Amino acid sequence: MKTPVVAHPPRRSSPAAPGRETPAVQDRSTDAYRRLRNEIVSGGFHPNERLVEADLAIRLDAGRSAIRAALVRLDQEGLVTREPNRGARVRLVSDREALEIEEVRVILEQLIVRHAAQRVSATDLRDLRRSIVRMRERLAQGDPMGYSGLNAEFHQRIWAIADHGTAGRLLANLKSQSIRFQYRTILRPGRTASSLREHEAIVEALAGRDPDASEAAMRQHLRHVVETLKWAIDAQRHQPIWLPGGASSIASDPG
Amino acid sequence: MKTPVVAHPPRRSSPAAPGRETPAVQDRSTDAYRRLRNEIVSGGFHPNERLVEADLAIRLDAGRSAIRAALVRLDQEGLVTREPNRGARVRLVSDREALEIEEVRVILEQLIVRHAAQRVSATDLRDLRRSIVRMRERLAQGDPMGYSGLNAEFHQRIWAIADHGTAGRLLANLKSQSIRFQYRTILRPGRTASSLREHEAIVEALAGRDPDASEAAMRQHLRHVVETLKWAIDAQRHQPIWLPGGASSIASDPG
DNA sequence: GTTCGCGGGATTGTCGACAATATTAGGCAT
DNA sequence: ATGCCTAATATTGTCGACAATCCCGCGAAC
Repeated sequence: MKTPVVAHPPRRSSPAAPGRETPAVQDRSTDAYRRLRNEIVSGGFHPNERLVEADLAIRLDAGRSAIRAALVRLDQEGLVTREPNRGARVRLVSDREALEIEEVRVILEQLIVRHAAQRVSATDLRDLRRSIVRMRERLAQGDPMGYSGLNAEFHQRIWAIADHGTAGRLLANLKSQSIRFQYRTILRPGRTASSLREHEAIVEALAGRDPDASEAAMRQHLRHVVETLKWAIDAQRHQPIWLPGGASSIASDPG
Repeated sequence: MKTPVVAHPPRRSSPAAPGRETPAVQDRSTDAYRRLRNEIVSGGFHPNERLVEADLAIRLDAGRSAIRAALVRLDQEGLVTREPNRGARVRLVSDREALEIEEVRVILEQLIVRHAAQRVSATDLRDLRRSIVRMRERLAQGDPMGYSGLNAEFHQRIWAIADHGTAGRLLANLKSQSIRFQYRTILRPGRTASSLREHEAIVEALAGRDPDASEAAMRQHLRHVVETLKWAIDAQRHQPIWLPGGASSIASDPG
């Protein structure tokens, strides 16, 4: 085999995506990954629940190969743990780790919003303001779950504006790991209202295209988020566990 | 199948590793992963070089399954790209992306050194100072490559002190992606000497157990690193490419 | 000369079977 | 009842074979 010194780039280069990330494969195999990931992130499994390849293959109607690949990916992604010859489990992130994740998230979001402030367009601002309006509606309706979804969308919109692939990818990843905790923070009384105000402040800072102000507004916001997270963790420590998918107790492994 | 509400933790829980990360499998399968990863990170392949599963299986003396799993992992890790039905290539990180990565690295290192300042022990400080001494030796010997290795070790030591698993993992990952660029930054004349001084400042700040001072020292250091990286990128744009593993030219794909 | 279509070869994706390993259950001695 | 050894079961890890897909070159039509 001749060894070329510099290999050619892929032939079918992407049509018009210069600095873009891997939109990943659209294989039938990888939608098994996507669905499994979704089920895990959205709480379809319990923490530490075993993920048996054969079962998943049936449940997701995919081959074991596909499941295996998905598990390897999810392991690398931090959503499951795999031990040799002992299979995979959905990874339980500890309280401490949740705080670590949030800590990293804080600084990444600051970095990102700073970039966003330098690139935000009029259209972007319009979209952000629309997001705010919809959030206000949810708040008025007393729909904290709906608000939470819009909240995530709001932040993702800022990531998109910032166009910082590296930070964006890391943030998305971290968020999916700690999502179980995010659920709990919703429950704090009055949090939604102040969150909305903080979001408004961020948008205004972005509108001024002021990186420092934007970062400050974001920091302010995230400081409260961290605070709320700590509150949620403490509350959970003193109260019966509540899980989105059912009642709570300790049960043995199936089988 | 009965559905337990909360699954049991793994039986053979780790002996004494509370908040620790996955030391990962020690399978024979996963050392294929490790070796492939090593070869990529240490420049055994050219950017964009095709990674044919069958070839790798022979080269690493492993089954195609193992290679496949390794490629999936490395894809998720950002070291290779995989396109459906078109195989894997070692991922080429663009100049822009290298800067993005460094940008994220800066803030993560700041976060970490801040933690380290609050936890550093006398033993840690002794080890750090020994690192400095050895770096000084390499500098005196005019051995920038050796210095670079110790440099990496120095930073990793700080990660260990900080004991921030999340940030540490992200940093390790980012570093492996941008390692090709790190090589070039070594070449800047006089950089090694100032780098050493900056490292000394970091150690002193850590010795004072002062988070703010430590972060400031680290920021100072990394500002220069980013500067050097930009210099290296510019230099590379105007000079013939130099690759650690061989001469430079453009050649076609093999076959 | 250029474009289009069509094999041929190379490579990946997937399935099934089997080996390797861990986990559980049962029996036996104490 | 407890603890230990062994058999049985469940599950993962690996291999080989084959189908699916892509890439490339060749030749025909225009």
